Amino acid sequence: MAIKVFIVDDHYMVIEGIRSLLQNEKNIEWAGHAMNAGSCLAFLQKQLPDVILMDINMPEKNGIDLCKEVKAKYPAVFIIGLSTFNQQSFIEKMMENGASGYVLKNASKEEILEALQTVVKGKTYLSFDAIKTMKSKSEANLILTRREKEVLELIAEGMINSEIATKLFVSVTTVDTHRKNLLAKLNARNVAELIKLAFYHQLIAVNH
Amino acid sequence: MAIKVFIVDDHYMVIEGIRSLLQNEKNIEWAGHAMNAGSCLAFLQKQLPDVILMDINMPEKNGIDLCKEVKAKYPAVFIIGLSTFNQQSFIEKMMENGASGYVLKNASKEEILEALQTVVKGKTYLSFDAIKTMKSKSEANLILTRREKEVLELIAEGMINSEIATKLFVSVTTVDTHRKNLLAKLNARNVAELIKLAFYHQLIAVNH
DNA sequence: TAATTCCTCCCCTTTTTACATGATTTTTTA
DNA sequence: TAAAAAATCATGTAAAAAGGGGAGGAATTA
Repeated sequence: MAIKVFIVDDHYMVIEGIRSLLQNEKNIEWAGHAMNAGSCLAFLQKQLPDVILMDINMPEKNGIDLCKEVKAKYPAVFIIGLSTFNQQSFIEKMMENGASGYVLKNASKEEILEALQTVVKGKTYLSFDAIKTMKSKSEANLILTRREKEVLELIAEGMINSEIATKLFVSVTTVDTHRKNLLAKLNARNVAELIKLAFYHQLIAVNH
Repeated sequence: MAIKVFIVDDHYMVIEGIRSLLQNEKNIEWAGHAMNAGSCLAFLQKQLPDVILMDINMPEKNGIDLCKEVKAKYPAVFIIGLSTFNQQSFIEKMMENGASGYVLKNASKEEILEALQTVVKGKTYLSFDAIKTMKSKSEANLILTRREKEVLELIAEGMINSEIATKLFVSVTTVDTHRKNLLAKLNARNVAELIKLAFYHQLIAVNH
């Protein structure tokens, strides 16, 4: 039985590239593609593929949120995150939101095929580079807690403590504590350096 | 006479996508591909294509520098910048370094063909979105002065205004003024967002 | 030359952060 | 289950940044 593969990516070339790669594979069936979250959801109402290859960087709704939504509505569908960015935070979030795998866009045909075949069995597939990234980060003494990561991102968004407190439904002093811990953990003198180091350690990304 | 097209991109899927798109075009000849700057330069020593589609975001050497180098060695080759990022600074730098065009990765087959046919005539091709970006004022006023760049970098280093003032031999109020102008120019609410946006606009780099 | 931009400096007020210090409750892990 | 880690909240002070003005001289450009 062929694996029905659907792809969501806002880049036409990537869609075309994957289609071309999988074209002559006999155990792969091309289910179709979408170039944004909306048309992906519309497609799924009519037809369910086995696996969705999902770009995590898209305008409007990003792949991380879309992944969560799709998984909530259609738990049987396996999702593989697709990205240019080999960043721990992205990989983690994608997996947290129910993805079964993560593949970089510079992956070879073999890697993609292996990923597809692995996830339909209910297993997890992380591309070699993704695993390396995950390990290198956990080895480094820079393990931020869930809350710290949340606060860090909101700080980078330009939010002040009171706004973050409101957003997270906690006290301002709590946010202040997280902020202090962030400064200490990253060994930063102030927010400016904190954000710079966060980029350096790939804790936040340039997705605007 | 068919146009010989070569592509440099570190993403296998993009290479495959473009090849697939151009496969059956009779006036297009596939010259080959490279996945990094080094093998691109190696290829060019043996064979010269008419047009190079060049990704601007690559590890090691980026497309902007590679463009300059290739154009210096082989002025006859036309280069089209290829990118996910629709950013004024990128487009500008690419054109300054001798590129003949700029196409976004979500471009259609028709757009790519038009770009190829335009540049071999010696003309310039910018994709619709790229033109729009160049014209938009929001990014246009992102030209920082010499002093502003200096101050921005020192802020990112974690230095406070008084330290920056000492380092630059100016008054603290002067540094403060530059800081205010930076916030205004980048439309940031505070330093945190300023640094994030500085990364986004490639005004500072991750060199620790 | 006139206009514009850049760099420099100053005033003031309010807001926000940074730092110290301590503590309770919940959750995770060994 | 006991220990460790994480998340929560607090009080207080000092430092720094943000935001609002204005203004003069130098350099560059039209």
